[in-house]
Amino acid sequence: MTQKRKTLIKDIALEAGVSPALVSFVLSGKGREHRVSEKTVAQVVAIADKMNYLPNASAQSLRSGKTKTLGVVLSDISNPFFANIARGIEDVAAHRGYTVFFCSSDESSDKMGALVSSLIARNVDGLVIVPCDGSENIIRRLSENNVPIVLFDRPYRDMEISSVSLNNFSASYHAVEHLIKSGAQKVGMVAYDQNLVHMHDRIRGYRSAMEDAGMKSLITLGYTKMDDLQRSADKVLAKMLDKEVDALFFATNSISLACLHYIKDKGIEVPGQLKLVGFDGSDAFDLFSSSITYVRQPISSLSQKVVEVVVEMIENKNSLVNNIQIDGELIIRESS
Amino acid sequence: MTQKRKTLIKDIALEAGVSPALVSFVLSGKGREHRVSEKTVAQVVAIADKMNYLPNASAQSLRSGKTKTLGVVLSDISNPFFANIARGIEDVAAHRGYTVFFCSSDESSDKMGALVSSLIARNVDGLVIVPCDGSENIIRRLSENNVPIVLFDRPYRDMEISSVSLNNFSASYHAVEHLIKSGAQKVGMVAYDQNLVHMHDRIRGYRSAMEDAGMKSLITLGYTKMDDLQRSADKVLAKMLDKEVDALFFATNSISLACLHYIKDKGIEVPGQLKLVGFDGSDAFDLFSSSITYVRQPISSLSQKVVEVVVEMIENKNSLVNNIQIDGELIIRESS
DNA sequence: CCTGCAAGCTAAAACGTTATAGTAAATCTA
DNA sequence: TAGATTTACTATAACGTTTTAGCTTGCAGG
Repeated sequence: MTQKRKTLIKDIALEAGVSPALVSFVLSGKGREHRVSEKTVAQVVAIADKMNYLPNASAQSLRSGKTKTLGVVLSDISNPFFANIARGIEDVAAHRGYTVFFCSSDESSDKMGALVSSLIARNVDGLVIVPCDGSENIIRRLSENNVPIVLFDRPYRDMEISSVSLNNFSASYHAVEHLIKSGAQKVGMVAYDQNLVHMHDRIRGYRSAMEDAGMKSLITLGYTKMDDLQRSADKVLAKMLDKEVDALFFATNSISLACLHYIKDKGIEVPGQLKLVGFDGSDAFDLFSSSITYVRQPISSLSQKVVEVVVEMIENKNSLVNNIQIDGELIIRESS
Repeated sequence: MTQKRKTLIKDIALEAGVSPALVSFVLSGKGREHRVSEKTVAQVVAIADKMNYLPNASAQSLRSGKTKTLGVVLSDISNPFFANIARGIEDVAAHRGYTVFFCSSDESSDKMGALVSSLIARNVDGLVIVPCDGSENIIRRLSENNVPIVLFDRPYRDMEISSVSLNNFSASYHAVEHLIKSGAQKVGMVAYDQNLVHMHDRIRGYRSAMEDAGMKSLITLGYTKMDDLQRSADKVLAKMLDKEVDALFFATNSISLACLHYIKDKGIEVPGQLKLVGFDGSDAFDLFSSSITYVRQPISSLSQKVVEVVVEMIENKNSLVNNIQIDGELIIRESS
């Protein structure tokens, strides 16, 4: 079995008795525009089909400057939330004719810098980025160089850059409000100590709901670093429980899981002793002894939007800054 | 702010007062090979650095025929197992200098065909594919065209194609053996009705363990289609329980979750009334009322291996067929 | 019977690299 | 000191497209 050579445009041209240029016109759908006759169009298409022509993307993009490719930098694609988002982005992008490179920054701006360079070298047409602590400069530079870019999950307030994210303030507000309405007297929150807008907003939402409820004061606020999550969960929670909170609001999925482990271990009764609300859905939330109430992020609208915005920037050179916030949905279940 | 033009090789050449070819030699690390003097190498590298040179990947791959890119077709990247594998592959590939396109076939061979075409058109250097029902021809054709390709998770027995997968037979055997040793009298299994080797092997492992234990017979075997999982779980499980099984072995993560929902709803006591063993870890397994015993697939060895094998094929034109099986690990916990 | 214009095509340069073949000067060999 | 070899580099053709400009015809209008 000899290696079959790939079909090139000039092979088709030869077979059809026309010039390569003509074939290129036809196959890129510009037959009309270049007034190629109906007959020739049909013939060329038929031959291309018969010969299993697949255009060489490297050549196309070298010449045209477009790759029909997106770069998406998430914090970690193995995180269920981002895995679902990735899936959504993949589908919407494919529908628009784009293929996507996914990569994970691990919340490190150094790593993000390297990833972005590699994506740029690969000539991606646009970028979707989940910013992390310290990534401001990378993102500013990209934006200044007119690379189409959309921030996801975490907007930057003080930069003129498009973004798609949850309305974190309101989601958080409603979650806490719900806890209070269900009778909680002392609501605590567990959050990350991150300098990122989305986290600030979730915390603001909590604070605001507490104030509005006329609750004596902000009860307590447990911060913890990404790293030693599991270990610190113990301490943070122990402190909370000492203060006799009767409800907890978790700022993220990973925090929720860490804390649920502790709660399960200690045999704390939910919602009897402690009411709970988490962020993002998860199978674990469903199967916990009392299913967990949570803020659902609408995965498909989020991914739909983020692709739409970046593709718009790419294809229509639309540089209007577009900050889209999408509302979360509180899924109320047994834990609250 | 004017748009800064990207630095090209010829810009560097001009600045350094040498030819573009020389610059290319140096920057692709072939300075030695082409006996460029130390001094010149240093100078060129310095200038490239100063000018923030990033090679244009399209041009490179058009000329060289290599893209330093892998295509990975999973069944669904939002599935936690595959999300974790994706993460592993991403890291190992990056370490080897490759960037990867991830996509999801949804277990549809039509979709897989389209994805593969798009990846081939993008000139990926190699492919990692999770086969699905009906994908034999696609894969055979690729292999015949000498595209470096490695099957993941599910080998094809009757094709001469490299693969990396769990040793499903033995993992399954040990899981069931464990249930029996823990005192189970009637062990059932819930599996998918799929014509794929990995599923067959898991079932074979179950059968074999039952036989070897001298259990009267194969107790029962519930099949279910991927689609109506949640609905059919009810029926399958009801039937199982009618037959008074006192232990269940779940063939996959998704099956486990569907069944756990039912078990939780019905208030069946685990492991009192029913012992359980699942496949793949998951947060949900940890947080279920009794933590679930499961077969752990060693994510990092699996992803390490699969990238190694495909890169080996790419870089050393090594066409030896390499069927790697990696042992699972039974993580014993409360449910059994 | 020339002029202008539309229709339908082609020629050829360009995109930014890499790789092959080669050249000129310096050094070695004998 | 003539030839051989080595050192350090250069010229140029490719890679497979897209795109710009232009080239033939045929035909209508005057």
